[in-house]
Amino acid sequence: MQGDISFFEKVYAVVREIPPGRITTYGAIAKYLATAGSARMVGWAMNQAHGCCPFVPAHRVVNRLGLLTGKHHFGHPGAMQELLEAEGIVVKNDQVMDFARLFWDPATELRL
DNA sequence: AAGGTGACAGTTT
DNA sequence: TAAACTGCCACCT
Repeated sequence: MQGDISFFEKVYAVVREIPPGRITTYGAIAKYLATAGSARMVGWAMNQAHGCCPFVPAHRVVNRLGLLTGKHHFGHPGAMQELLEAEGIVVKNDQVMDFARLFWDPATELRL
């Protein structure tokens, strides 16, 4: 929104770096931003993500349980699951299957 | 300027 | 064993 690079922009940047078919958690992003305690902030950043111009693959961000907690914030509930399935991610009962295998940790993958 | 909010995470009862 | 509570930090009104 503002030209200033806020915490949200950092979150968006990391989320946009998530490879297709992969997912990450709020805590992982928060930790990568050196604000592990602000995992809630990451979630809230996603709340504004839908208004961000470059599309933010928020559907690739789930809680550490692999649950699509924020699916209700998408245009239509289920859209998040469809987006994940479109990338080859299996979602069952709002839960990501093989979560640990598809998990993409920016602090590990992106920091190299 | 101050208070309230939030798509979590970790700990405890 | 499962469920509930608190802590947390940055943004918004």
